[in-house]
Amino acid sequence: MGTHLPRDPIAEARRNWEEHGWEDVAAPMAAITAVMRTQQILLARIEATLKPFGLTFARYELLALLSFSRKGSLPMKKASALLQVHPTSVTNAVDRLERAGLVARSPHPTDGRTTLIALTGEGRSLARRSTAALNSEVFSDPGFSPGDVDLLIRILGDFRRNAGDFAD
Amino acid sequence: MGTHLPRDPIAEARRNWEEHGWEDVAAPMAAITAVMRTQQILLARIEATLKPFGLTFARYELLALLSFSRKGSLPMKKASALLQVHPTSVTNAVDRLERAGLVARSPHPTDGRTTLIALTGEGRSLARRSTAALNSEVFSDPGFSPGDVDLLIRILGDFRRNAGDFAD
DNA sequence: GCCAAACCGTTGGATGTCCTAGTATATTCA
DNA sequence: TGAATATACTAGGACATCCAACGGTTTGGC
Repeated sequence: MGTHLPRDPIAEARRNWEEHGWEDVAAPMAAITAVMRTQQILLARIEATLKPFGLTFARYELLALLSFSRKGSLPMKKASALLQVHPTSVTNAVDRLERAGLVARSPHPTDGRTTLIALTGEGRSLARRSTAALNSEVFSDPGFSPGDVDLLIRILGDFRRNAGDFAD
Repeated sequence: MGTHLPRDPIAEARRNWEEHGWEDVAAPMAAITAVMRTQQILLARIEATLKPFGLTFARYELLALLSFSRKGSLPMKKASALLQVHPTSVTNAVDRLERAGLVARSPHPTDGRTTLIALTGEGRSLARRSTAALNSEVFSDPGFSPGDVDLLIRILGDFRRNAGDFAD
């Protein structure tokens, strides 16, 4: 898949849009398509780094979230909200992490509907080691200049707030 | 899933990183996570717009690519390279599009290994209508200011070039 | 107090992505 | 020319996401 192209396919798409009389939306189309492609590249790097640990990004995110939680455990629903994924995706991730002995489910003490998930000792250890790997192999050299990192955080933060992700 | 949070979960993650002594990679981590989440939001909008046409984004991209090709047909391999996805993903998309009568496969006239894909009349019509829908429902109001759109194109373009997507 | 409505997590199904391996065809080079 | 290598597509499997629907629990209004 590591196909190098002579020219930027997104710039080509933008030209196509302009030639068809859609100049007014050509630039946003290009920006949105670029976000898609960038996500794909970053995800591939992250997954490659996590592979030796037997983790995927989805599972790593859950592990990391749990490792930062005060009480050491979270309701499924809370994890779903914080990770911004569908509840069934959390069920799926927890199933696999539990089978691997990295997290454990337990009933909520007062609410019979709720299931709590908590890290096991092994899960906490793996969270620490895989985070160290991501820090040194991906985040330390993200492919954006420091100035661009700040711009991205600002631009995408505005976008997410506007999309209703959070209030602030 | 449309859960609104009181605070920005990515900003929280950044704080967690900083508290754990990873200040040097906290900002890039936040930027990369923001790209992930932004892609997720944009993809959801696009899929919602395409749903009435019976299309997914993956299939739409292939339809659009074919509609802009000079000869009206492309080898599978070429489509895979231009869309930057794995060849098996193209096979998957073509299978479904072909079953829906939107594209047709044909053997390459001189290279027996190659399969060409071309739009049917119905496929061309659907490409036109679904593009119009995306233009008016998504790209016309992308959630980025015009200035930010230009910044994104520049920043992500640099990133993709650096990642080896294209030469230029 | 009780029943309807809301809520939580899970199951099953559809779709997409990637990887590995297999088959068929082209190309290269000794 | 014939064998080794490279290329193109496809089949099968693992994993992720979402949606729709179901069963159990809690809550709220009468």
